[in-house]
Amino acid sequence: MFELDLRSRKPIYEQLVDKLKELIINEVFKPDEQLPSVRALAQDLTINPNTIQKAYRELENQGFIYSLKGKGNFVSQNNGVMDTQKIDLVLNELEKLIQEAFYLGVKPSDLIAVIEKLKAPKGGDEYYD
Amino acid sequence: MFELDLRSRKPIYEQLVDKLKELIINEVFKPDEQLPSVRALAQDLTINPNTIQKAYRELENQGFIYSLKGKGNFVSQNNGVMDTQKIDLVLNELEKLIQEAFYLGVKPSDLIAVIEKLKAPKGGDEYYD
DNA sequence: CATACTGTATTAATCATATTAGTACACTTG
DNA sequence: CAAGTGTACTAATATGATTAATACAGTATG
Repeated sequence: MFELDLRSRKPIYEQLVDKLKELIINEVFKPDEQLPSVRALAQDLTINPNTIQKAYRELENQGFIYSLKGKGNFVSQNNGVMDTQKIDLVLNELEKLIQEAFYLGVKPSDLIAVIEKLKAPKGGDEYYD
Repeated sequence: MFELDLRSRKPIYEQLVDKLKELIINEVFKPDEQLPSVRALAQDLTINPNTIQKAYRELENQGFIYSLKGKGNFVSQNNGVMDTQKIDLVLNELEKLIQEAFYLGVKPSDLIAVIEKLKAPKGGDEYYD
């Protein structure tokens, strides 16, 4: 399904959270789609089921998935409600990175180009190549 | 000088790296300015000198500071040379955050506004381009 | 109802890392 | 020389991540 860096200083469960979040945001996993079971994914990635569960729990806390006992873990609906608290956190991180980019010599127009490139993937499958 | 969250899951030395990097980028610490000595900062923050040194070494590896034995640690000149490898890393992180922002309902125009806001240097007597 | 899936919880052991503590050495400055 | 600086090293401790094993509860299906 994807790769993990077991040697990384970044904990496995955090890598899992990041990757799964990315897949959800990019709608590789669609709303209400079932994620791999804790045990199945653990076997697939050759890591402990507890580590998978820890990642799933974190994703649930962050609102990206919901879980039903006995059924499985599923991708949350993106309900359109603005979570201002979370937005503030993301914008704060964003500001730091933008400043660092400026420091490295990236120009504002370059960043705006990035934004344009990633703008709202509303339509169907959009993979240019 | 600044505050650390000793309870945070984020290591102290990483918090230090982030904060110092921020101060350097925003030119609170100017090029060739001397940073607090390892021992002085350790005493100031009530943490171990080794932890400070670890942060300083990391900042040196990232090119933000340079150190002279017996003299001290100093802010690097921003030499204007494009470190494309580092830029790619930052842009990659940036893309993830931008996508997450979109997912949370932030509009492209909002992000562009953030860029415009940060475009101007903090120092004061600088000029725009 | 039995079986086999699912999520969840708990405990313990192990491993890796961060942090502290103490000491030592080399260099610079006055 | 004395007092400041960075740097290196070892050891002990603390914290967190990961694994392991087990158990329990809910769901689906034949």
